[in-house]
Amino acid sequence: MGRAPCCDKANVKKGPWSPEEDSKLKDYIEKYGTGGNWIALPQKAGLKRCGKSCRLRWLNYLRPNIKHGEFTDDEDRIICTLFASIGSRWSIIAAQLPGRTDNDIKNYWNTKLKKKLMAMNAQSDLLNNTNLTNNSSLIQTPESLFSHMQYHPMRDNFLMFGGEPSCSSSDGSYGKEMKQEDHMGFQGFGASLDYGTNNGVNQWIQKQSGYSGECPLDYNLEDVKRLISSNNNSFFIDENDTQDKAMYCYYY
DNA sequence: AAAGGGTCCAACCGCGGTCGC
DNA sequence: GGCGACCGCGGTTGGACCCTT
Repeated sequence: MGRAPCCDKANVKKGPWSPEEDSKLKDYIEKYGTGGNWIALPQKAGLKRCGKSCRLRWLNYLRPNIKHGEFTDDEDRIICTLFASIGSRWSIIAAQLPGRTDNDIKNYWNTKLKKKLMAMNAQSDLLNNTNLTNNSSLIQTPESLFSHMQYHPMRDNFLMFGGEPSCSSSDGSYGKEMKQEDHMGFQGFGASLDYGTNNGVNQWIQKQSGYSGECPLDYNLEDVKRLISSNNNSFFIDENDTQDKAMYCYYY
């Protein structure tokens, strides 16, 4: 049995919001707040909308200090780094970008930023990766502000490389091919990605613990900006180093 | 000018988490 | 502890707009 609907779907308006509806919602919330109950809010505000729809409209469009328009290079860097570090946790990423909403960032990533990074990959000279074998599935990004990221076509995802590599194969050595029981990780900004076996399934696993034991959420915006803007800090290794480490990373 | 395809983004949907009873 | 109601999140969709032919 499914959950009961949060509203009478037959009597709620759907689709784009009109300026009148925006005005009603904005006026009501500015006067009375949300009252901690979005389900009851539309009725009180005189709106024929679902509470969830009101909440979304307020959070993504009407609330004060929402920033619209182009994303800056700084914001790009923050999004890329956090995405590589924590994945599609848009609300957490949005928390580091004042004025941006998770929906905004999600849309921006899906429609622009991801393509931007993939285009960079396409431009990169794959011959630079001659250290990699032909069956490698990792493509390194060119030297750029995103140089610490690599696109993984088979996962349709970006991985970030930096910090100290950790690789513990079953035989205790760095292997050129990963075995089922191998375990391999790259510690990056505040978190790390591990390739290993989880319940018999080979997969990349996001480790909770990160560099120096710190969690990404322990950083405020200024910290993030400072860390990302510095190419020589301890979180990111240099290009040559990255290439060396990439040698050991093969898709199983 | 019109048609078709591509892009973008606001909004919706469904699910997991949380909270109060 | 179980249950229901609500919140918040991430994935997906629909349609408006733009671009190309």
